[in-house]
Amino acid sequence: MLDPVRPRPADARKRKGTPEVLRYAISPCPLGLLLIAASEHGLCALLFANDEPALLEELQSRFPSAVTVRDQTGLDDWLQAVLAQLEDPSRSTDLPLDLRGSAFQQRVWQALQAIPPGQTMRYGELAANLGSHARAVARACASNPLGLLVPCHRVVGADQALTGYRWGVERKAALLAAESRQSGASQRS
DNA sequence: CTTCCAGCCTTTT
DNA sequence: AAAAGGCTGGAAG
Repeated sequence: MLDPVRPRPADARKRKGTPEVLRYAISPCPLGLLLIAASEHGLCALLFANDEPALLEELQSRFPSAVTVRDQTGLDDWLQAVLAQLEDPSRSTDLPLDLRGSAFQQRVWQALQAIPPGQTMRYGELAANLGSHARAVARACASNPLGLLVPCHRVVGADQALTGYRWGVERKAALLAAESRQSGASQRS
């Protein structure tokens, strides 16, 4: 590829000195388009969207001061792993994650990862476990950069209604449907 | 059923 | 420092 002349951001005034480079890859998936992004430490984003521009926009807005570089081949292994998990939720992916956020957010995200596939938990329940409030948990879920791997889609409203999802309630429903089908439990009410 | 508000965390001005 | 807002929840109108 042409090496794009990457103009030094004039606003490099934040001389924290570490203009971080994020590599990303994009692939179609049953839910539309999927993007994963990785830092040196591991996977730091997994987003859904319908268009590439939308994906990139969200990535950029989540990591405003990061330089994003497409690396389709370098991330192919991880990408395949994620896609495999999408098709078969029982297949747990053990990719290195690079989760950034406040202490509270990390606690919420870890709690989310403890929810087994096909099972749901209420915001209130989760909040009680963390000694916090439902609204705060919802806020943390909303800012979760790693869809699927941090299963914020397994959190539902008090009456188990799919109240909301950053990437669309449709996708939330689809993910849950796939998982419950997988668990073979024909859930009849 | 619709509206309102409380309580908690982040982000932005 | 202050205010607004978010994937809520529960009480009130």
